[in-house]
Amino acid sequence: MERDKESKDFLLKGDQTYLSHISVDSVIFGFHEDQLKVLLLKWKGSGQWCLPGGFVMKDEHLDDSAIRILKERTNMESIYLKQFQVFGDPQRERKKNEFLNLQGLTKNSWIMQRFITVGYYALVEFSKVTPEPDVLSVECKWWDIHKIPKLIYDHNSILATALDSLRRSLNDYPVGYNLLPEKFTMPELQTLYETILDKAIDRRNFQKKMLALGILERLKERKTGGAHKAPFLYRFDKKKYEKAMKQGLKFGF
Amino acid sequence: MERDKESKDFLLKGDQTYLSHISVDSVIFGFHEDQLKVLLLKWKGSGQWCLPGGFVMKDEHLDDSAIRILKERTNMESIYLKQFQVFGDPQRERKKNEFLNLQGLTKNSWIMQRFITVGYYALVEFSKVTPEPDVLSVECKWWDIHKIPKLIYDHNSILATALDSLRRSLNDYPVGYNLLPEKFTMPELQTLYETILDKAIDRRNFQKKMLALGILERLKERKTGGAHKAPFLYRFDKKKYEKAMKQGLKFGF
DNA sequence: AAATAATGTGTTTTTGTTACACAATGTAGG
DNA sequence: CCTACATTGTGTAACAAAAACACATTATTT
Repeated sequence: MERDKESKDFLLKGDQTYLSHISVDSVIFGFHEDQLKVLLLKWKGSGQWCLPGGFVMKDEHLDDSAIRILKERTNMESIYLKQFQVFGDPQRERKKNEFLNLQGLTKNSWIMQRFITVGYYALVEFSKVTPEPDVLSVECKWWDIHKIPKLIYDHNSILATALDSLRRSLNDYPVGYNLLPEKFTMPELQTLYETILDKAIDRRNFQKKMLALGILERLKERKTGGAHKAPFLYRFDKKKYEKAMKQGLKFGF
Repeated sequence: MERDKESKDFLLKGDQTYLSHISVDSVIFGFHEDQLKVLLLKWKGSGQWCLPGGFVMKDEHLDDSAIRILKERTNMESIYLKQFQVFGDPQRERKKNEFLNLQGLTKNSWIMQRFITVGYYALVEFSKVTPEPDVLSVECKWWDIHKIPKLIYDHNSILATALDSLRRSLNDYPVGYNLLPEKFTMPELQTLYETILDKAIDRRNFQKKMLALGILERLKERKTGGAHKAPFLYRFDKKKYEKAMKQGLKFGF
C-alpha cells in the first residue's frame, strides 16, 4: 500500500508543493494503424476515464509542468507540446466528489478547491510510448479518437477543442515529424492528414503539395513487406521542417 | 485618501476575494486616426506603464473576469474579447518590489506570490471608450502601437504576442465590427487591415475580396467633408458578420 | 477654371487548386 | 509460373483565386 500512501499524501498535502487553483491537462495524440489515438487514464476510485493532467510546482514554468506530466505518462523526452486554451469555468469540476471519502479530506482541502486548467496538446510517436498510470489512476491506455468514452468533468470538451486546434494548425504548420517514425511512406503521411482533418484528399494533389513544401527528403529505399507495389520511403529534413514550424506555411485543403 | 485605503485593502486582503496565483492581462486595441492604439495604465508607485489587468474572483468565470476588467477600464459593454495565451514563467514578475514599502505587506503576502497570467485581447471602438485608471494607477491612456514604452514585467512580450495573434486571426475571421464606427468607408477599413498586418494592400483587390465576403452593406450616403472625391459609406451586416465569425473564413493576403 | 489627390470600376496575367487517366509493380491466388 | 488485383508513380487539363495593372470620375484647393 506504499502507492496508496503516496496518493493520499498527494491529495492532502499537495498545496505544499503545487500552486493552488491551477492545473494542466494534456491531450496526447498518437498515430497507429491508420488511426489517431489519445492517451487516457482511468481513475482509481470511480473508474472513470480522464485526460492525463497534473499541477504546477511552486517555482516551475507552466510549460515545464506540461513537459513533466507528459514525461511521466509516456516515458518520453522531446515531444511536441502546444498550449491551446485555458478552461476557467468555475463549474467545470462541479461533480468533484471522488475524494470526499478520503480520511482527513474536507471541502476546504486544497484538492477540493476550484481549478482553472491550462490545456496542452502533444504529438508523440506511438511506438516509442510506454503508457504509465499516475498515482491516482489504475490504467493508462490509447483510445481511438472516434471511440472516446464519457470523460470526467469537461474533459470531453477539452479533447474536442484540442483536436479542433490541431486541425486548424495544419493550415499553418506541417505535422508528422512528431507523430510518424523517422522513415515513412507518402500514403502514411497522407493518411495522417486525412485522419486529423477527417476528410479524403486526392492522392496526387497531396503529394504535389507536400513535396512543394520542400521539407521532405525521398530516400532510395522503398518500404517492402506490404502487399502491392512498394512505396518510396521519405523522411523530414529536420532543419527545413523546423524552419517551416517557425515561419508558418500557407497550406490548406 | 479614500482611494489609497481602497488600494491598500486590495493589496493586503485581495486573497479574500480573488484566486491566488492567477491574473488576467488584457491588450485593448483601438483604432484612431489611421493608427492602431493600445490602452495602457501608469502605476501609482513606480510610474511605469503596464497592461490593464486584474484577478479572478473566487466563483467567477475566467472570461467574466476579463470582461469585468475591461468594463472597468473602458466603461464599455459588449466588447470583442479573445483569450490568446497563458504566460507561466515563474520569473515573469521577478522585479515585483513596487509594493514592499507598503505597511503590513511581506514577501509572503498574497500579492507578492508568483502569478500565472492569462492574456486576452480586446477590440473596441475608440470613440466610445472613456479610459479610466484603476485603484493602483494614476493614468490610463491610448498609445500608438508603434510607440509603446518599456512596460513592467513581461508586458511588452504579452503585447507583441497579442498583436501577432490578432494578425494571424485575420486570415480566419473578419475584423472591423468592433474597431470601427457603425458607418465607415472602404479606405478606412483597408487602413485598419494594413495597420494590423503592417503591410500595403492593393486598393482594388482589397475591395473585391472584402465585398466577396458578403458581410458588407453599401449605403447610399457618401462621406463628405474630407478633401477629394467623397467615398461611399459601408456598414457590416451584423447577422452575416457573426455567421462569418462562427464559421471562419478563408482570407489571406 | 485647372490642378491635385483621392475614389470607383474592370481587365489581364499569373499562380494555385482541383479533377482526372494511365502506366508500373509487388503480392496473392490459381 | 502466370494472371488478377490492389496500390503506387507520374503528368496534364480545367478551373478558381490572387496579383498586377489603367483609366475615368469627383470633391477640394489654388
